[in-house]
Amino acid sequence: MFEAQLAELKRGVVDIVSDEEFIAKLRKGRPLKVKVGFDPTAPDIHLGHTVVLQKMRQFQDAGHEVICLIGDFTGMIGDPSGRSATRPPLTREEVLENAKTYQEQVKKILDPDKTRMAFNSQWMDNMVVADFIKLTSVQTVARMLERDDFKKRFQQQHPISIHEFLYPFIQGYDSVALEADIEMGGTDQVFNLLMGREVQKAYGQEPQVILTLPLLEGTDGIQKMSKSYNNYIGVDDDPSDMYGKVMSISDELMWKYYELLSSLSIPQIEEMRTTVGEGTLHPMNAKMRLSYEMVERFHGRDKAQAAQEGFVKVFQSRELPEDMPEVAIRMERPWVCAVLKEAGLVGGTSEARRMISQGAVHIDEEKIVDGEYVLPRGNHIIKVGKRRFARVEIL
RNA sequence: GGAGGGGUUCCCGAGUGGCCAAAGGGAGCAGACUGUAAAUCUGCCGGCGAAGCCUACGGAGGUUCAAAUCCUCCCCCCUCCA
Repeated sequence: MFEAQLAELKRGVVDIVSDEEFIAKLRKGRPLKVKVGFDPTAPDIHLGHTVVLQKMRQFQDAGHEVICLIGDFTGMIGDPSGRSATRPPLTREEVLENAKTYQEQVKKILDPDKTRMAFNSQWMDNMVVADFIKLTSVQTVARMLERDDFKKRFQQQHPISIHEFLYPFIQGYDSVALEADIEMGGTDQVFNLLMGREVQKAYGQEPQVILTLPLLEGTDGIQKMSKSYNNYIGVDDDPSDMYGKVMSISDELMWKYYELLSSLSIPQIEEMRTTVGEGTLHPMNAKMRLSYEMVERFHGRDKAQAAQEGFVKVFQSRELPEDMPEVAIRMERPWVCAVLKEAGLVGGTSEARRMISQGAVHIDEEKIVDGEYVLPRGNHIIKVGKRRFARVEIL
């Protein structure tokens, strides 16, 4: 019984620090506090997050307490580092707003009744400088520079600001404040997670056990899924978007998605992989199954069905989609480029001209080649590229 | 505090007076081929009803017919010394 539960909890986990401690904690027979930190700046949960969320769910189902720690304190300070896209500090209202969004989205995976949200501003707001300095004394500069990204940036002579050094201490202290038994995160978080152990030890607590989970690459197949790389598949993406995005990942990456996201067992996935390898199953069909499963998970069976049908229709039969945005435009002279811009199909008239010259614009199934074309009044179906459609009425 | 190097378009990175909306690569977009896969090929890749004009090479001034390029001051980053 215990063994089976342990195996389930360890499934898909990359690394545990340490195994013995993990087992010892589980044997305590009380609900353990499982902490996972979230960034309050981007309140959009994507499939990458769901890897850890699903693991959290397992802990919940095993009777443990999971805590979503929102790093609102650091979010309110903001990140003034270098020329990298300046992250403006969030106000308390924004943080709360974002947290609410999180809660809504997280519900799709976690048991809402058993999920606790915590905010680190609760203890960080009132920490006095002397205490903070004491906190930072648990670590040395040399140790800090061991962290991979710091090391790299240091070697490449890129700036590292002091506050970036400080954040890990706060994350570590959060574990003290919550008395975390376990903290989970992506493999890129190892350093911060270990810091939690150091800080807890320094504060006389039993160090948390660390579980790291694999990072999921985004739709580009290279960077980890993240809003800032714009390669993410959000759990709130609309069904056909979500379906399409999953379809656009590479065949190779599909297997990782299966392993990390699908509810299929590992042997089932391996079997499918074999049949694809043998040529009995078309990789596209394997991917469609995955896309369907994802949409079904977050939007339900009906939407998944519809998304799949829509996909087949638009991209395989090259037909027009069922529903497309409808726009009414009032214009003196309905010049194509202006219409495209107004309808939100292109960013500007320059882009519109470009699209036309590249043969990407179709109006009422007819390719437009003239950049000066003026549309007649009435209803039109405009298509730009493969996936941008709009039903436009010109008044 | 001193000495030196550097800040270029989404990113990396060339450019040291006009030929620069600025090489090359990456990303992205579009087209062909396909399975919205990969690979490949082609084109586009600041904005503007587009002739031309406007905005852009850290910021502000200046020299010049002409400045990303030269001068002055300022801001920021990095390295070494202290």
